[in-house]
Amino acid sequence: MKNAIRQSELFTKTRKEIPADEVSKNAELLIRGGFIHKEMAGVYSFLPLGLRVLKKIENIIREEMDAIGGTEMKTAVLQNKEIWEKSGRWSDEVVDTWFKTKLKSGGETGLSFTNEEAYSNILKQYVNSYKDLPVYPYDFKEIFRNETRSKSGIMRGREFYWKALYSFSRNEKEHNEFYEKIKTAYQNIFRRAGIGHLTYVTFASGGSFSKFSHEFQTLTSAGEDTIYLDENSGVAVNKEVYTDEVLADLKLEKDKLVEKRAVEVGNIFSLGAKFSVPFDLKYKDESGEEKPVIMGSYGIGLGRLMGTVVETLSDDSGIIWPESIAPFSVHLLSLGESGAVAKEADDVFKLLSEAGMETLYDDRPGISAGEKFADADLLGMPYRAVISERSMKEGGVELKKRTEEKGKIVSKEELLKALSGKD
RNA sequence: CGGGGUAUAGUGUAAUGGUAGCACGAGUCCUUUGGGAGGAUUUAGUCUCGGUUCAAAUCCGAGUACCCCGACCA
Repeated sequence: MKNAIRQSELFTKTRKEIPADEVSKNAELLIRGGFIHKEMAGVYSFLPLGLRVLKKIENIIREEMDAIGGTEMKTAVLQNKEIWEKSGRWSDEVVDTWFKTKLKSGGETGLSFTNEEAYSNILKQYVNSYKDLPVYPYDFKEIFRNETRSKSGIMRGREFYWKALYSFSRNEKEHNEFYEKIKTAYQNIFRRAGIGHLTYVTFASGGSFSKFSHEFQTLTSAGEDTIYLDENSGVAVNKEVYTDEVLADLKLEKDKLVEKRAVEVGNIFSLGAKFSVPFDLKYKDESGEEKPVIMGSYGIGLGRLMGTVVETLSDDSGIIWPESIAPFSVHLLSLGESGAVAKEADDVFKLLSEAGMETLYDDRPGISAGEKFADADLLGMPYRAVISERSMKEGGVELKKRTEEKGKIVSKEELLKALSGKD
């Protein structure tokens, strides 16, 4: 991606009006800012600004997955019916969110709604011995679910972009060690994305192979889930497993828990041998004995994470992107029609882009100061740098954080230093 | 999948069954330039199909889309 662009090159525009068919704050602000475009209910295109955010989030997740031994790959979107019949999940009776279609040859195919089958089938080809394990493949991928009710803007769609990692371990002990590692990695991800302080590891239903799964729940009124949070320990329990037995198990006291709305930004699951058995995914251990591979699945919806950041970190004027995932670090505004200002702003833009600063440059002529300020607030870059007759008279550039009321005048050198010294 | 609601210009909104209007946007011109400026002028619309009626954006039916509540959510 280009690190610096002129706003006049950007085809998207901001809007003052809220789309009538969007109620959620995330969709409202993201559409008004020109980050996303709604195609239909639960389906959004990512415009240049929105894509930059998504890529930033993707990179953070990639770094954290790679750091714990993840290996990135890409599974196909079109899925093979026979493979899904092995796990019993091809049938519409079992899974009602499939998007399926006919092949010209007469067969059927479906669009991925999850990846367990694909990974189990692929790994079957390569895993034979204890020497081949453990492995942690993952991918970023478009996922399709024929939801009967999409809602909440980009928080719950029919098509969405996720990261899914699958762990293939030799035994429970090895699995559990990795499970703890990924739990930490997930906390790193949400912290780096700016919502760590609002995100809690939450005990949730574990399905058939373990007592619990763990969800990463971010507190927001826009959330679909209800959790019970112990604010002292930071431990939370999803309403779906909120029973006296579970509370006793987790040593939580009912009267110390607070009920909160939250959105599930990540979920990690122990799968045991649920998929290795139907896919005959096993290995020979040191003594030549065959054993099933122990699996786990670990997902994060990137669009949902982006939507959650908007929901939790915006104010009345617009979005407040954390520096780590902002489309650009700094929004440079040129105010007024003076040729000297325009030239100075061009120089500063050149300076910033050559220094590698991610810069969005509002060089649009004939746009009033008020409108440029309003746009800068809505788009939410962490820093705003203003060049105007006033700033030049006062000796340079007015630099302001998105979160600050007032800026301060700095020289070009100080500007560069302030921006590169950030983080 | 159950329930409720909505559908008018690119966007947001008006219009007792009787001339579809306003604002924003976009185009042209003039003025303006530190918190979504002003004037002039132009542009563009009743979701689809059927019905009732002299006459339908408006009433009726069907379809479709979208929104909300609930269910569902590996």
